[in-house]
Amino acid sequence: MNVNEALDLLKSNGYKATGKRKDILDYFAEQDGYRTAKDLIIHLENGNDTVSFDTIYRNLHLYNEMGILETTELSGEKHFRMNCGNHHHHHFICNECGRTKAIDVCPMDDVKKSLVNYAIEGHKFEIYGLCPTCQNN
Amino acid sequence: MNVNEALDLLKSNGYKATGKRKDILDYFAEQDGYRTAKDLIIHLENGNDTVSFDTIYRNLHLYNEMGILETTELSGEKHFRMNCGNHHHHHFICNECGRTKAIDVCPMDDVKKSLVNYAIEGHKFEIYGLCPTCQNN
DNA sequence: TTTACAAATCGGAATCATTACGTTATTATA
DNA sequence: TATAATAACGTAATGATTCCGATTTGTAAA
Repeated sequence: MNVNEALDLLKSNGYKATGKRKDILDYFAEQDGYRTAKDLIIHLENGNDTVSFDTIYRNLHLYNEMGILETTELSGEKHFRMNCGNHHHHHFICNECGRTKAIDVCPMDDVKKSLVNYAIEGHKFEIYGLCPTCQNN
Repeated sequence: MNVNEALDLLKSNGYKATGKRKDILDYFAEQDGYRTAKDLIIHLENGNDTVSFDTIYRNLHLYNEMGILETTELSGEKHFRMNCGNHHHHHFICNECGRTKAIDVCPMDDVKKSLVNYAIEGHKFEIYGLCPTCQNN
């Protein structure tokens, strides 16, 4: 997902393409890992932009619902990143820099066999650690 | 893990077996799913017990570090349950009642092959949905 | 291009889980 | 039972997130 695809998606769903929305998309497009609402706020403030919590959180949630951003919760704080593809996948997440590596292994086929009377609504599979770069710092 | 095992573990590590600690263990022993600090507080208050946040959180963390309680984070809130065994396993977690079912499938052996230069520090694999009981309510 | 209105943003207060802290009480041990 | 260390109390502080009334902005129609 890139910025233009995301903007098109917004418009085709009747949402307005505002300046703030573009700024937020630009930020996540140039990152390649999970970032928090606070990371985003700091970035925008450095660009001499004013930001309201309302605007930040409303749009992060909207983007997540629309599939523009993926989200995960790490130590009590929501983290967001650009959606990196339409195929089902999971992530290695670096504890230091938040950057990710896609993992194509998914154990759900195996698991479903042992949950026959359960209604499965979702699952989470994440691997945490240090990426090659952060191991040398 | 049952209450007596946990109390022995506490004592053998030099921790005191206080009334509050027993109350907290009793609570988790009679539950069979993930519960929050708030769930515990409400339970203790109903028993006409006074509770300090300090006591609750300090002991929840202690129990987690000692392996007496397992923990996971669901929608921004930490959840705890009695440790249900020494073997490595994962959980199906009911979105309605918090009860769990152990899952023995673990995909990490497969995954490690694609993360050769990464330092793996942990992983999380959880399945969410409705248990058989909660589907009928 | 202006107008009009719905949608979005602003600024700040409120909320909720969790942590921190000085004081008081309880536990284990001698 | 006296002692010292550990734990609990009560409450204030913190940090992320949500909420809200007032104001501004984007878009579609005139």
